[in-house]
Amino acid sequence: MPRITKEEKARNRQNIVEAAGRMFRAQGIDAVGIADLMKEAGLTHGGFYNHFASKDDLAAEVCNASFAASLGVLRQAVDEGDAPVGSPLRRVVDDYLSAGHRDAPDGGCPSASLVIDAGRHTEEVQRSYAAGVEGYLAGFAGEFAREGGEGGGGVSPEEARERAVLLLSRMVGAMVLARAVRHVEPGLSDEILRTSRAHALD
Amino acid sequence: MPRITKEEKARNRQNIVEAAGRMFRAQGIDAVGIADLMKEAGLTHGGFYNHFASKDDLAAEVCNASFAASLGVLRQAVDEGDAPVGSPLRRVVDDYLSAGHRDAPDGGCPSASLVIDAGRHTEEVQRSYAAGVEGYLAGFAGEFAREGGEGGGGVSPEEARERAVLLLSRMVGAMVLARAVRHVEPGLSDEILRTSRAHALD
DNA sequence: TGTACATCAGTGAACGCGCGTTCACTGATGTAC
DNA sequence: TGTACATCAGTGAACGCGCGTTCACTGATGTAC
Repeated sequence: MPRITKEEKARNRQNIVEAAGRMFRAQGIDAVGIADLMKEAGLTHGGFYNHFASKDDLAAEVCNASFAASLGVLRQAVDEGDAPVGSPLRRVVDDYLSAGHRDAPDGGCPSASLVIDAGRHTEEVQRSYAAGVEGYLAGFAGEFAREGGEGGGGVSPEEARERAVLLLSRMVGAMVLARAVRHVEPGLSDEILRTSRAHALD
Repeated sequence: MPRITKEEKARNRQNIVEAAGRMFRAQGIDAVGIADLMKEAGLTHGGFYNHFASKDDLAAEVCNASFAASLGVLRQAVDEGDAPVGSPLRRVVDDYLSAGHRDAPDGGCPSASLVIDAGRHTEEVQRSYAAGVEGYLAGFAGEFAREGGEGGGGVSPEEARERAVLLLSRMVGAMVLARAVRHVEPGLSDEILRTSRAHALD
């Protein structure tokens, strides 16, 4: 059958990145084999190295792509003008700290699902992860600067940045803990999400 | 040379658990091989199964032991009467969110270092992890009930529990994020710790 | 536009490696008398 | 207390397996003329 079209190659490459994005977030980078991931992308494992220099190379790209996609979702939540109640940040928090997000890490925030994996891989992966975190922080800070804290009304750039850092680390902490205890203590898991949802923006 | 004294066997077993405790927290459970860990304990790999049924069996025990040790350190920080400034919880937060704790995960809080690993292993490991988390929460809640929030003065059990949940998830989130970006963005890593230290008890 | 050939993406077998786990063996300890 | 034997913790080779990576091969695509 091969060789195939340039466009088809590009599509295959994107399929690999997307499959890996879902699988890495759900199961962790190390738990997913090249063969698994190529199969999920509809290919056989041998062709992997026509697209990527190594698994870590893919991991770095997946990290970028996942953050980009996730930031897109976030911006969409912020801009959702049709939800009449609550500020944009309120909506982001409620989405983020929902049972749905907890139970579907494969499409969720890479800050939370890759937070441990990143540090245990190549510097390239770590840089990719850190850039994603900065992207999140910038997004949050911008929103704080616009809408301010609980009360409303804008806030200085320094305070906006500070609040962004707090918000991200609170949401990430609550999410990873909620996921860790989910199967054995669902009540505790829900409690963590509920309590953090109520106080993430304090 | 073998066979060996009962006491020596017990000591060997404890050495394995302690070595694994350090290595699992520093590198992750999957990154540490049985051979590595037995070597660190001063033994050869073959004897492992005289002590544990499987690696996951050890992981569950390590989880328990690490939490117990870590809770001991925490209680000590709480009871440290000779530090004149700051409430006990203040001291716990400052210790927890320090650069030292970030840079030495091997002796640190398992809530943070094993938070992702736990969910990816046996139910036994997860139960062990969740029990540790409950232990932390009970410790924090007790302290909140005694000393209250920022202002001082006790607080209802419900509110104490709520504050405990927030405190733990905030500290865990800040710590895992600070560790993830540490090597590539040390400034961001410090910022996360500093900011969270200042507002963990809000 | 048509032809001839080089390119190269996908395939699936194979490689080397390290892992968790098992095993036969050793010899000092524990125990029964 | 002393002796004879069973036990069993530690050793290191070995097993089976799955992993990341490499490779020879195929044949349709891309390209040079």
